[in-house]
Amino acid sequence: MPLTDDVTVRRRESRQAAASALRREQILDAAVEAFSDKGFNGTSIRDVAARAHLSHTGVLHHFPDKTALLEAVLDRAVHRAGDEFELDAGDGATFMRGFVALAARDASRGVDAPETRMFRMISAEALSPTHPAHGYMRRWYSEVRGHATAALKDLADRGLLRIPREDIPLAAGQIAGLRDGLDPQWLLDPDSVDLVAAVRDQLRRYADIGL
Amino acid sequence: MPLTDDVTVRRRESRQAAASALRREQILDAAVEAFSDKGFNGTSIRDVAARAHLSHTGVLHHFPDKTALLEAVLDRAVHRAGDEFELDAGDGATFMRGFVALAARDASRGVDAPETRMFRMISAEALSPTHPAHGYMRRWYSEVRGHATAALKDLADRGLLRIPREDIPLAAGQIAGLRDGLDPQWLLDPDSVDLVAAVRDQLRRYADIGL
DNA sequence: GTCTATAGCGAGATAGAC
DNA sequence: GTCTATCTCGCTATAGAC
Repeated sequence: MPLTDDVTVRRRESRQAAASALRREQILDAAVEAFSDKGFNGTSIRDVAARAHLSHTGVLHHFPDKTALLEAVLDRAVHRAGDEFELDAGDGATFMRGFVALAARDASRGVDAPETRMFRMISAEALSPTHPAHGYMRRWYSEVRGHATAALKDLADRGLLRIPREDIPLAAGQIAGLRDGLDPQWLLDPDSVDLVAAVRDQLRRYADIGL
Repeated sequence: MPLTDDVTVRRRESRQAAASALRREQILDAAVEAFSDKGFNGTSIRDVAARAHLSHTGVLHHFPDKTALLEAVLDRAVHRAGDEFELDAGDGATFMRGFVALAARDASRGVDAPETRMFRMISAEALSPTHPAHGYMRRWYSEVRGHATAALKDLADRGLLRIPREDIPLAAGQIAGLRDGLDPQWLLDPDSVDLVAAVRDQLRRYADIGL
């Protein structure tokens, strides 16, 4: 009889894998916090490590380098939002309501929640072609415009669009930039802008649905 | 008779002062370029120095530290824009036309002009309360909202406002964020968004003036 | 899986020569 | 006004012990 049978080994391995996954999540949480404060350029691996209560080499054990950490952070954020709000259904009313719900979620979290700030920081830094998230952000904006375009076309087909059909590309860009425009003001001075009201008001101008 | 009389001294001093002012401008140009590429956090004084063709201590001779350099860059940019476009006249139509003209200037400069990118970078970084431009940006957004509010009220008084008067604060925030929303998309992919058309289209929805 | 130690580099800023 | 030299610090990343 062996000292450790197969079942025991497998149990231990899965327990370790779970612990490792948890650690990864903790590191990602810490990274979001750090990125939200100083951006990607301004954040050091050591800073992330300190927030996650381990050494910087501990972080590098889970993520090979700083760029991999950034990619994991962005992937997690986008997948979470995609799961929570159906912005890609193609249904116009669902898109509009999802967009408002997204703003409402952020507003209820408050200005100190790191996710919103992080996204603002990274998306600005990523304008530089040399930034590791440059391609990511290009794709992301294009995707959002695509979803908005599909939603507006769907509304046009149902006779609910308040703007000329040929203005749909223009409107898609405006919608894709709505959060970018309002978030900075809201983050700097929450009382200066009613995030949800401003988003809803703008979307109402495009579509004749009870928002 | 002295070796150097007063007039000679004064001439030399003013020549040196002019040369020094020119050098400062060159350094500021280099700084705008560098900040537009890597932001404030990601830019080193040595990088700015290399672009201006002098050593990093040469830069520090003209600006005591990195923060002073940032402040000088922002001051120059804001004063230049203020001189060129009358957004603070209080006259609604002038504000609206100036806002479109500003977008048109940026569009005509193209995506490779550093000014627009720089402003996007810095304004995002400055969301962090510890960023040296944090207070600056807070004031700036507040100022833009103030100008927009005054403009919209003026239009309301003239019977040219297309939205309810009580929605003016909402609209002021939307207008102040208009460029923030559109610039990133335009910078990442110039063909994806018609900057001027999108700005004009949005402003037309607020005011019944021939834009 | 996490650590200490260290390599190797680049940063901001100062001192002092010319 | 610009330079070289230097101080001091913090960074990314690797090697190797436990």
